Amino acid sequence: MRTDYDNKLMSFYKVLLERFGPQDWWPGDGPFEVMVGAVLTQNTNWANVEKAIKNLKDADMLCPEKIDRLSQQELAPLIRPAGYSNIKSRRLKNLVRWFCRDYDGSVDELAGLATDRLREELLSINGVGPETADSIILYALERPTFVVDTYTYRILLRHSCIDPESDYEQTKEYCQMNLPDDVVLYNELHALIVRLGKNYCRPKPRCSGCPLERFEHSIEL
DNA sequence: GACCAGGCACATC
DNA sequence: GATGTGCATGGT
Repeated sequence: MRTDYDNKLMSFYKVLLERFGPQDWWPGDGPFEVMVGAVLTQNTNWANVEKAIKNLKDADMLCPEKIDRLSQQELAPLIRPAGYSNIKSRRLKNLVRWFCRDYDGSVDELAGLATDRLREELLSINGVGPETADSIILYALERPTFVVDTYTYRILLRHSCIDPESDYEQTKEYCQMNLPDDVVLYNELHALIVRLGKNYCRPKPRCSGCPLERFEHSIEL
């Protein structure tokens, strides 16, 4: 069992934790809400997702069986603030259908599944890609799988940790190779990266004051 | 008004 | 297989 993780990614983690403190993710309440949020936040600001989740709660619809019974046409207006409501209502229903039909809408029923198998099943659902699947596995089911998002990719690229042609799986592999296999660490680091990204890692970088500035080298921003 | 957000599937070449 | 495009609301 390795314990000697002393590398750039661990340094990032320490610096970010020092700067921003624990992020206490996932924001929200319970595994099913995490699953819903994971779909709704696709390419979408979290503040908008919260509005959509509030709509679901106010309508007393935030449970697997109820969403499974709603038509896509009924679900779409409830999640409208999160954007792409026609697409996301379909995606959310696909995920919930799988969860209800195959696992009785119960997180406990997923416990017997090996993580690799679980990930395969999630990825087989139309509308669930690698980031959504990994978010569900890490934040809803609390299993150690690293979540790569746009910010992670940008940050690792700008710090020369990965190649520009690295895809999702390769980037994830880089992270997992350089970190201990630890749910709490994966949880916190991904959340910290998002926290950093929101302020300092836009497509057109405005990096002044970035806590990772001193690690910059070799890539022109 | 332009830019951006915690992606993904699908069409087209 | 890689590249481009549609999907949509709301904040800065």
